[in-house]
Amino acid sequence: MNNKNIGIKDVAVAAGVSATTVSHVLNDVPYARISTETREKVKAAAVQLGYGPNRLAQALRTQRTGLLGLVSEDIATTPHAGRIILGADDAARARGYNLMIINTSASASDESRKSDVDALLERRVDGILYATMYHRILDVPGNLANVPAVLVDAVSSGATIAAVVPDEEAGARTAVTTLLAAGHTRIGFLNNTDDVPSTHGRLRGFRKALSEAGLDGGAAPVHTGPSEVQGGYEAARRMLQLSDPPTGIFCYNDRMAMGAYRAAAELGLAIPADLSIVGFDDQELIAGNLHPGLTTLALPHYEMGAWATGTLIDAIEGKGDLAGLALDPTVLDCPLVTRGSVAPPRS
Amino acid sequence: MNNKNIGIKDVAVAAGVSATTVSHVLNDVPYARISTETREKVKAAAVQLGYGPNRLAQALRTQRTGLLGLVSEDIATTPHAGRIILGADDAARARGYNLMIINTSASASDESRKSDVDALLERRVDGILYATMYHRILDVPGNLANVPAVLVDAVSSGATIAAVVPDEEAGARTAVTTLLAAGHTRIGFLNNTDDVPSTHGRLRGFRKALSEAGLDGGAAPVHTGPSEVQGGYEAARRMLQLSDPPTGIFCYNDRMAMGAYRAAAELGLAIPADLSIVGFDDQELIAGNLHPGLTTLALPHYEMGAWATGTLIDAIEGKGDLAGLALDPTVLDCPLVTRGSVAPPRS
DNA sequence: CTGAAAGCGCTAACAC
DNA sequence: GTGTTAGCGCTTTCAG
Repeated sequence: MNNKNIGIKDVAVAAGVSATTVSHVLNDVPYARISTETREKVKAAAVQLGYGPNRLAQALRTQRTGLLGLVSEDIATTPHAGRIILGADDAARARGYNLMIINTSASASDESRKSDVDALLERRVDGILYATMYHRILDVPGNLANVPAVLVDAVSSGATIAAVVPDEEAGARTAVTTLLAAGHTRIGFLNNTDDVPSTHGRLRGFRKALSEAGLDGGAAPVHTGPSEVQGGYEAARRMLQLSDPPTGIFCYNDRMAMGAYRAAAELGLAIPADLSIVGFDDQELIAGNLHPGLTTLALPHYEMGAWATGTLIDAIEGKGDLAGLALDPTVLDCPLVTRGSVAPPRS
Repeated sequence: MNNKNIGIKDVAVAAGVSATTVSHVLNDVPYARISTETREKVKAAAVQLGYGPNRLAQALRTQRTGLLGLVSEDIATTPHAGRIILGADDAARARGYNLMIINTSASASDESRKSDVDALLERRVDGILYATMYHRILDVPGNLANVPAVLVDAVSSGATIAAVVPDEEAGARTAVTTLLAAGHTRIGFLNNTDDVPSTHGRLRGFRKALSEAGLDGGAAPVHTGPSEVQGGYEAARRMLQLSDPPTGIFCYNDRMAMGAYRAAAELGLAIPADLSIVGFDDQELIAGNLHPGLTTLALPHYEMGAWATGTLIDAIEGKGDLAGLALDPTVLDCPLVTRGSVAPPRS
């Protein structure tokens, strides 16, 4: 039951041994030579009293808290943060660590970011995960250098901190390949207007995949708009009214794809019979609920959280080196989630 | 900069005083009589060395960690968890506390819930927030009684723990009142089939609001289905093909409302000109992106997180009493979020 | 006005 | 095989 007032000493008294022995037994200290008899006595006393270790005292003594700090941007805005947290929590607990969470915002001042990290440092976390809500380049707070740290879904401006991000380019290639495989040859891209890595990476992947298939990647139609439903709607309308419109459209994200659905409906185009669409992000609420379901690429948030945590713990435990990883970020795959928005083009 | 190796002792040496004095100065101990001179010297030395307190040591000594445990169900599934976390984090930090997060699942075993709480107890959190992902009745782990605790979006089966939940009934009344105010008199309800408090509460509110307006609440059409897009779609189709179909529909949640949108479109009904719709939940991704935007009731997740945290801290600091609150749960308002799905009925 | 000493609960050398 | 001792970094009586 973990009665808060029971200490190692009480167990020692109850078992008729010293505190040291109790500590040795309960922690399975390898070099401790203690009789099986005594071991049993101690363990029995411990459960009988409902003993639970005081991790504070342990931490103070061992200089290890078993705590990881997670500073996460805009936790409330998207479900993405949740997946990162879940991946991190699963990975952390599998190795006996717990998570301390601090929320920050993408627009937070340098001062405030620094004090977030300071709060974690005061608590003597063994390491810090720093997660952003969309793939971007981050000015990391200076004091982050004082502790093992890994960035999630972001890279540091100086490439000074180990980082893990989605493979934007490969994801876009998968999208195009999926459309090609269904038989499409006139393929367009509805891109975002923001100057962020995913905008550029996905465009690169789009063009390369087409070129490698023997099509003219440079000439394929790319229309842009804000990465929202309305932006997708407007860009899609323009693209679908081209003289020789594409039969397959790859959208920067699921929200833009949702706009494309509406544009298609207004123009009398059925999905997927008349028009195939591939999204990006796999926002369950959108992709799963559109009609037909949207085929899209999933962002590996869970995996990034888990990878970052595993790597961080390795570094903390001396089983790995973070410095080597700082140079270029680790990229993780964006798997295709097939629903119902891709079909062969009307011949 | 919070250099991890600087302690109170180092500051003491640098300032030429004792550790006690440093502690007194840095913590503004009220009864400490220390000259302004010395105070300045100490403070200067502290910032100069980049001193940061070791919260572990403080906690061990004072028996207060300033840590709140938050066990949250299915963090990754919806953005709701994020809003609870954000509300809790804001409220916690405003009062100098931090959050330790543990993820669990709605289907977790009793054993596993208990060990989640135990992990938090071992870390000597000052209190625990236990949050579920939808309003429900919860069998709380027994060891939760060992520490101040508040439930968020759930009530305990024995009404033994303080709790905060949304006011389902009032929310439903607001939905109906909104439709009434727009001039509707034939109003239907698309309800969920699950046996959970929100299903019953919203139905109660629906009927009462109609009756109070002089309409026959008992006779108003209520069709039910699974609380998903498809369930809403099917229930809406049935309802709209009644001989005297409603001109306004209140939906159990935004997902069902999304289904109702599709049913309306298929039947040639324009929203809001031919049919007004009100949802529930305010899932931004859906409600904000439907066309027209969905008028809906927001669940007060942020507010519940913040309220629970404030109340918990009050109890920890002896400024409030949790036992009194356990008897019946605190209910928080579901505010109306007006978008574009309600208009007067076609005369 | 300031400091010495004890101790929060635990672990790790080192003795026995 | 098991116990003694010291100390992690801090706060808090209690003396001076």
